[in-house]
Formats: sequence, C-alpha cells, structure tokens
Amino acid sequence: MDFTKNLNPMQKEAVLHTDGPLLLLAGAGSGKTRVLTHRIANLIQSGVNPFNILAITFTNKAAKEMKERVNSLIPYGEVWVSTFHSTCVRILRRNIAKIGYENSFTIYDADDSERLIKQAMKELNFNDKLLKPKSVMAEIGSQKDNMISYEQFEIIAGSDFRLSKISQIYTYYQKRLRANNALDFDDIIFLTVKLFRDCPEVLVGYQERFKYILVDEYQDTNTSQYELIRLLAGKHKNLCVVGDDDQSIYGWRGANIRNILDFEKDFENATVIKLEQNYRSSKTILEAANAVIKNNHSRKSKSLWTDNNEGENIEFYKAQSDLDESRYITEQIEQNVLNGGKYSDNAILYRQNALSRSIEDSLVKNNIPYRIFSGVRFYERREIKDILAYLRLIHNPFDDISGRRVINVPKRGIGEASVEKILRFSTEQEISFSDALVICDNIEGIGTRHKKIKEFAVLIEELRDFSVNNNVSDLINQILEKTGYILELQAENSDEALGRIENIDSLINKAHEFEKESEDKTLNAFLEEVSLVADVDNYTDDDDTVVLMTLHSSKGLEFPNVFIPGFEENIFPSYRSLMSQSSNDLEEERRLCYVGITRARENLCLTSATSRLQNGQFVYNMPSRFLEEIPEDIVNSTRQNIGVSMKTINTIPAKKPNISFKTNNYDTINSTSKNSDINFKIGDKVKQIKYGNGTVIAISQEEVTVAFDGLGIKKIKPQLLKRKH
DNA sequence: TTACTATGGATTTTT
DNA sequence: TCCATAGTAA
Repeated sequence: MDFTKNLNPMQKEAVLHTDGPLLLLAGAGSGKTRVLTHRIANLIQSGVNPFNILAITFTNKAAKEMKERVNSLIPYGEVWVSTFHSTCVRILRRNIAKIGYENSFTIYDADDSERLIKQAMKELNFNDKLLKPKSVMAEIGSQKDNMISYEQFEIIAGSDFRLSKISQIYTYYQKRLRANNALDFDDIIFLTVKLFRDCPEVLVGYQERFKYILVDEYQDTNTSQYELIRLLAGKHKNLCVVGDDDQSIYGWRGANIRNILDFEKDFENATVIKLEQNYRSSKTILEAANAVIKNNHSRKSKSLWTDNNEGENIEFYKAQSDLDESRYITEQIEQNVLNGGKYSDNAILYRQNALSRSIEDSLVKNNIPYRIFSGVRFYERREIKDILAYLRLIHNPFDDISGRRVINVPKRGIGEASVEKILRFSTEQEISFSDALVICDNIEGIGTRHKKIKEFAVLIEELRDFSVNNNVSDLINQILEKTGYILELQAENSDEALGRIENIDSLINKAHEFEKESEDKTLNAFLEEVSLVADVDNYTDDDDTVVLMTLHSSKGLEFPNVFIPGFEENIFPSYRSLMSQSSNDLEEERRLCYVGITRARENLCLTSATSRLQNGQFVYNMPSRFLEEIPEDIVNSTRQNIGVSMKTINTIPAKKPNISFKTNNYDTINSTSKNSDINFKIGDKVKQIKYGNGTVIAISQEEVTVAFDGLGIKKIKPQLLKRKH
C-alpha cells in the first residue's frame, strides 16, 4: 500500500524518511498527525517490527487517536503509543526496585503533593504565609523538571535564605515520598532518567527495543523529558520529533523551547522538514494568526499559507460589560444555530477559567447546551478523591497522605490532633501508616481514641482482604457500604450531595469499563489509569454542545467558530506577563493567542469588555494589544452603544434562582441544576430550545414527560427545560 | 472534636 | 464572587 497518496511533497518526504534524526516543523493545521501516522505505517511496511517503534505524546487523547489511526492503516502488530508519563510508569513498574522504591508505588497528583508540602512545612515549623506551599511546590517541580535532585539543590541553594528553606522542604518532601512509596508527576520522568543513568544495562535494553522513536508536541518537552528522549534514542538515533515553536505555551511548566530550536545542534545530520500548508483555516484567519505571531522574535522562520477560501472577516465586539459580552456571544451562537449550524461547531476559549462564569450563566439562561472542560476535574472532586484515597490506602499501606484524607471521612471522631500523633508515631517507628493504626494503643496521649482508630484499622484490613479476590468495582461498592459514605450523602439530601452520588456512580461505571477493557485488571492498574488522565482526554464531539475551555486545553483541537472573550490587556496578555521583566512571558502569551486564533476554521470572534466584574471588583481594561497586531482591514469592529446595552442589562433578572451544585464537566451535559428550578409539577408550562412550548404531563426520577405544542410527547431531562410563566 | 464565622487570596496546568 | 483556611465558641 502507498502511504503517500494524497500527501503534499513535504508531507511525502516526511513519511518516506526512515533512518536518522528528523525534525518536523509542523504549523497549526498542517496535517501533522496524518504525517506521523503514515510515517509509522510506512516504517512497518518497509520491514520495521512494530515492537521496535515508540511514539510519545503528551495527552492520552492524542495517544489514543494516533493508535487508532495507525491501526486503521496497518491493522496488525502493536505499536507502543503512549504519553510520556504512561511510558515512564510502565518502565518504572518493571525496574524501579533498582533505584530503591517498591514497584507497587502510588502516584500522587498535584493536590496530594501540596498536602505533603504543607505537612513538610508544618513539620519544619515554616510559616506558610511567608513561603506559600503552592510556590514551593512549583519550585520543587521545576528543579525536578531540570533533573536537579534535592542533594544537588541543597548545594545550589547555599546560604540564600529563601532557597535554603525550599531546599529543606524539598529534602523532607522527597524523603516522605520515598517512605510513602509514592511518586509525584515530576518524579515519574525524573526517576526514569535516573534509572537510565544509574543502570546502563536497563537503558541498553530499552535502546535496543525502541529502534524508532517519534515524539509529538516536541516544543513542550522540558529538560528531563528531553534527557529521556536523548538517552533512549542515543544508540540508533532514529528519532523523529514533531513540533511548532510558535505553539509552545507551557514554558511556565518547564517546557524548554531550546529543545526544538537547537534540535539540529543536538542531533547531528538532522533532516528538517517544514509543513507550512494549512488545511484548516480560512485565508483571513491565517493572515491574522501570522500577523500576530510575527511580532515574536525568538522563533524559527516559518509562514503558514492555505489554499482555502478567503472566508469571513474577524469579528471584534467591544462590550460594555462582561454581561453584555456573554449576551453577545450567546446571541451569536444562537444565530449560528438558526443558520443551520450545530452547537458543537462553536467553541468559547478563554485565558482564565474564571471567565467562563458569566458565559455559563448566559448559556444556561438561554437553554444552550454546553460542555465545559477544565475547571474542577473529575478525578479532583472531593468525593472521587475520597474513594480513590481508600483504594490507595488499601493498595499501599504506607500511603499516609491517602490515609490521612479518609481516616475521618465519614466522621469517626478522629481529629487532627490524633492524626498528627499517628503520623509521628509511624515515622519514628519506621512502620507503615496502616501498621501504626493497628498498634495505636502504644501511642502516647492517644487516650480513649484508640478504640475508634482500631475500628478504622480493622475496616481497612477487611477491605484489603476483600480486594484480594474481588474486582475494583465490587471493592468500591464494598467501601461505600462499609463506610456508610453514600448514606451520609443521602442524609444530607441536598442537590450538591446528589451530584456527588452521581459522580460516584460515574466512577463505578469507569471501573466497570476498566474491567471490561483492560488487560491488567488489578487495583494497581486501575489506580494508575485514573491518576494519569486529564480533562481534555474526555473531549469528544459526539454531543451537540457548545464547548468551553481554556486556550491552553484547546491546543490540538479545531472548531468552525471560535470565540475568545476577555481579549483585553491584563487578561490576555495576562497581568503577570505584562509585569514580568522578561519579554519571554509576553511572547508566550502571544503564542497562546496564535494557538487560539488557529483553532478556528471559518469564523473567529474576539470580544472585550470595557468594565468587568473580577474577583468581586470592577476592572476596566483596554482591548488587547494583540488586536492591534491584526490588520485593520480584516476585522469588523462593533462597539456596544450604551443606551442599548443598559436596556439589555435591565432585562436580566437581578437574582439567579436556586443556585445549586456545579457539575462542570465529564459526562454531564449542560450545567444541570444551575438552571432554574428543576422541580416541575404536572401541568407546568415549559419551554425547550428545540421543541418549543409544552406542558408537563408526567415526572419520573430523571426525566420529565412533556406534551409539546404540536410536536407530540417527549421525555426530557429537567435541566434542559425552562419554566414558562 | 466539631461547627460556626471571619479573613484573605485568587493565571494558564498536557500528567 | 467564591473558595479554602484560621480562629473561636460550644
């Protein structure tokens, strides 16, 4: 089979390239995934064993997509396609004992890490007002990203007051992680590189296995990821990296743009291929994107072009207020749908999560279905983290962060003071958290509390026994039953509690899915899977809903119509980037703007608000400087006239009815009961966006049956209905 | 220990 | 505005 059919000459060259280092500079929308997958297929066809190919991505979604596309081209042989983190976890599970951890290690997320940092600071008697746990965590993370161990950092910190404090925390933190047999996200990469450096025989094994390596989104790699790739590709040097320096937007997370800019220096005789033809956007949109990005200085020269149509001008709407801005966007979307488009053709991409609020309110008010990504992520929700903490403690008796989290959830009368004592005891005696619970009568000053602690210890032991012969979903059910977790939520009887129960159900579903699909059905494998997923991984365009997400999470996606609200100084570019001494920060904002613009296929709409309620205060920002960088003749500017907008504002009810829980994302469509009253009665007059007016004729647990005027009887989720007065 | 109130602090976050 | 936390009362 010819895998170069329908490819342009540059794409063809990239697909046919086989041995040696290759840098693919792939502009936005230039068909990079297509090239990557066809290249893999071509390698296999020309005799490379799929077993010898490794493809690395940043997100599970990208990995999954690539895998599917490769399989559809060459439906035999398994290529190892996975994220940096999953790849490393797989390597570590086999080999981590060589560097002093147990292979049943737990993976801590950012929240767990922060708790551990706080614990460390408390233990070291550091004031968390002077030194914020968050910034300490960022500092430690960036050290790990740069492959600097706590021992090395102690030397670097020297006598610098702040750095030496951080160094002490880093040391304590790392030792605690080790004692808990836990790794944080940065450790996953850091320790893999350490493993390769310390144990050359392990490295050689993987070098032999991965004769061909492909790395996607190379501009986002940090130093440790770069080092990992350099080591793995060190022997065969068949390394193909794909990236776009103009789309590097994770510098603040340690991504080192140098990695892509210096690829040719780092890998001798590298072939460089530029993919500059864009297949996604209209000429106008590309012109805007190019005009903005050309103001950046540190970049590889590259200019995107397209054969697509001229397309529509870019809309700029200068709103009076954030309310006016939301109203405008809502109206535009309604208009797009009336013109025959789908809701899912529309994406609203913002610089900060906080900007979604007023837009959500407006969408809800107008019964426009939407899905929001980011915000509180599914696996970071309290109830989910609680259940996972039980699972983790069951799996890893040393995990005191998880133990601490659930020891008094639901309330068992074991307070902060007792927990501290148990922790100290387990550290002093060098025993696991679980063992400390069992022999808690030996702890001084624990008093009569030991009875309750023992009960908890027995509970965990029983669950641990149960876990041996039962699958994950049954184990979760057992936890819920034995702890009375659900009962407590039911007793609360609030919308919020109901939402939490729903989320727990989703988790159980997730476990069922896992049991059906996964090869390795152990608790360990389940925990691993859930610790390494992100929100955007759940993005599908199956549902016909408007999409809301941050500009950062939108990378790699595309939509016919893109709205970017908050196109203002201090928001986009952000206040911090404007305050920064380094011009790099502003340039990164500009790249983010470039990413945002190039998400759009047909229409791009930018909006700013003259006044905006932010953090409870009114702020007044000028339109973004990026707007001025777009040629005037391709922008239609509209400015809200004050009289009209006042009228608009007055028609919006002052008080929102019945605010309840926020469902945000995952498998929930629309914003559920942020909507008005969902307790309908039979006989209520209601309105639904598709079917129009109707009357409620029956109500069940989840659905309301409505007789729509002239359109018959339909069952509808109550949150999609609006009451008519 | 817990349940209440006051206060202060709020980018972006692939895993 | 909304959230997490610190401090206080019971």
